[in-house]
Amino acid sequence: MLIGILKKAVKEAIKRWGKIPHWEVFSFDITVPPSEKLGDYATNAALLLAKEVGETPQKVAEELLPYLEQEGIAERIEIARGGFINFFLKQEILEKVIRAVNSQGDEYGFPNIGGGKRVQIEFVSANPTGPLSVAHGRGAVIGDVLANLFSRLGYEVSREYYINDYGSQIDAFAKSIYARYAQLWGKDVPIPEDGYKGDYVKDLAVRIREELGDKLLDLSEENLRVFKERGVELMVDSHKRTLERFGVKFDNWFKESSLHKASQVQKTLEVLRDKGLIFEMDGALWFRSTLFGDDKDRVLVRSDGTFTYFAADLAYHRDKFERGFARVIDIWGPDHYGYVGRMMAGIRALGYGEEWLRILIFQVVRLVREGELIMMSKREGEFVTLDELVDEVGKDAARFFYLLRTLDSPLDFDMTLAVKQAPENPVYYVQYAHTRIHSILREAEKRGIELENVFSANLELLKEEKEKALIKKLGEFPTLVGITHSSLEPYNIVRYSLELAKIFHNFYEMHRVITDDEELTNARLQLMMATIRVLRNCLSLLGVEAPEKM
RNA sequence: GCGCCCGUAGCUCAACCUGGAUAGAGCGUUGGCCUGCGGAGCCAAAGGCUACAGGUUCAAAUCCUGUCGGGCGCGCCA
Repeated sequence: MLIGILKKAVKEAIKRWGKIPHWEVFSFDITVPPSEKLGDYATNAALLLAKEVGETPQKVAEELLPYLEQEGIAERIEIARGGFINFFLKQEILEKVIRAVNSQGDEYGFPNIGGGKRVQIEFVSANPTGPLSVAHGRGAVIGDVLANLFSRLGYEVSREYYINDYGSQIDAFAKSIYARYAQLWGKDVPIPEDGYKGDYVKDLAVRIREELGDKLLDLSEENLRVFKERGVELMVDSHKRTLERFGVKFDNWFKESSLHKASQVQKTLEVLRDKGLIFEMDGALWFRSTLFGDDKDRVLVRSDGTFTYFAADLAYHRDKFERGFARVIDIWGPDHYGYVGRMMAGIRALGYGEEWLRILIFQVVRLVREGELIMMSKREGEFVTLDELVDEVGKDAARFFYLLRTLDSPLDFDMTLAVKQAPENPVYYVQYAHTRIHSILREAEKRGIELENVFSANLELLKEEKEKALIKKLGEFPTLVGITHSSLEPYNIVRYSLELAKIFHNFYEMHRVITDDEELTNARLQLMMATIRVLRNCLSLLGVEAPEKM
């Protein structure tokens, strides 16, 4: 909010300075100076304007200065070496932040920029042939937090999960369950070469035996279909349960098979054929994706007449478009990296415009315990599931830790640290800040202070450096929201919450809130109310609890 | 071989897209801080030729080229 105010002021000053006609579209930065001695905020506007008008930055800054001063937001404005302009904000501007937070409450920082526009976020979308892994967990949190954010910003958000319940891997899955099922009846049926060997397949077989007895013993087409459908259903149910424990709920579970049933894959093929983008080669049907930026053309129909996964995925995205989503975000794991090019080519070919779809790829997750990497091999059936991770570290720590790195960065998930009740554990650090503030408010009420009354306190009394730092940080929350909205990096929220917690703890150690000075106490309580508000807004975006006691 | 990504403090990472001030955090290390709102906390210090070499620029961790080192992709798999 402070940065917004400054941006507006600088823009206004540039306008009245009058040397560039396109002042309205001219863009510059508001930054935090390297040292707080230099100022509260700074702008590089003069450096950039210097280039435009062919003057030195210093000279431009000097010319701009009187106009900036007229804006009346700073008690002091300084021109630094090199042409940076530094602002020392007026106290009354800082006070505005606290008032805004306390009056807007959980709306603070969330303007309605979505205006009800429909956005779909598709994530996790794990194959229904095995339990969710820790990698799926990363995608789950990223998608869920982005969905939270977009929905707070006034978008109508739909969280969608795509179920790959079609194709050869599902057939292998069904046969694997059948093998386990037959084994339960003492038959020696081996699991197929490309089958699934994990113990969970046995559990599925047991479950199906309970439901249907021995009716499925001969491997007919019809019986295999039962294993397929029931197996997928049970698997999807278990995914659903795991995700709910993890705080993630989907609005729509979309089956790939529904596209095939409704001939949507065939229809999509026809759409591309009408555009002249389909050709035949080696007995297969190809999509000329190279015309749209892909590095090679792609097969849509194999020479045996079956559709590729890609063909179905094109139909899926066509379906998303026809459902009327203004914007779609797909969140994929690192193994799909090579898939982005062809998907985007498909989107362009279908004429949806590349702004419409955004594909986010996150990097691998590795688990670390006691400083040692936990090796996981899917083939051996030895891997830690998302369920086990949540069992071990809890929902809050799991969600928070998943967001400790940018999407681009591989994540080493430190399970030992995640459960540690110690200051070096970042999630406890942030939650503890919340608890501490809550404890202060509790203490105030115990002493008979009406918290409703502190809103009329005189905020001019908040003159300490730590108080100012805290207020500035609170004022940056809307900026953070804006940055996350455009960068699609939920990591930013985690980092901000850590910074805010740090500044609060810092303040807490230096100053008491509740003192004999009634006016000062009230002013500081008002600051605490604002801080706890913003902290809660952060944690609610992250889907992490804000405990009152720990 | 072709293509893409990465190389920043002892460790794990930000900042790179959109070039700007003294390259930031956390952990770890060292040294301090509890008679009052929760010490699950705070403060301070040390620690960097941003892999290397060129180039562009008034200005490069950031943009360009090359070298070295690491990872990934290059199926009519999903």
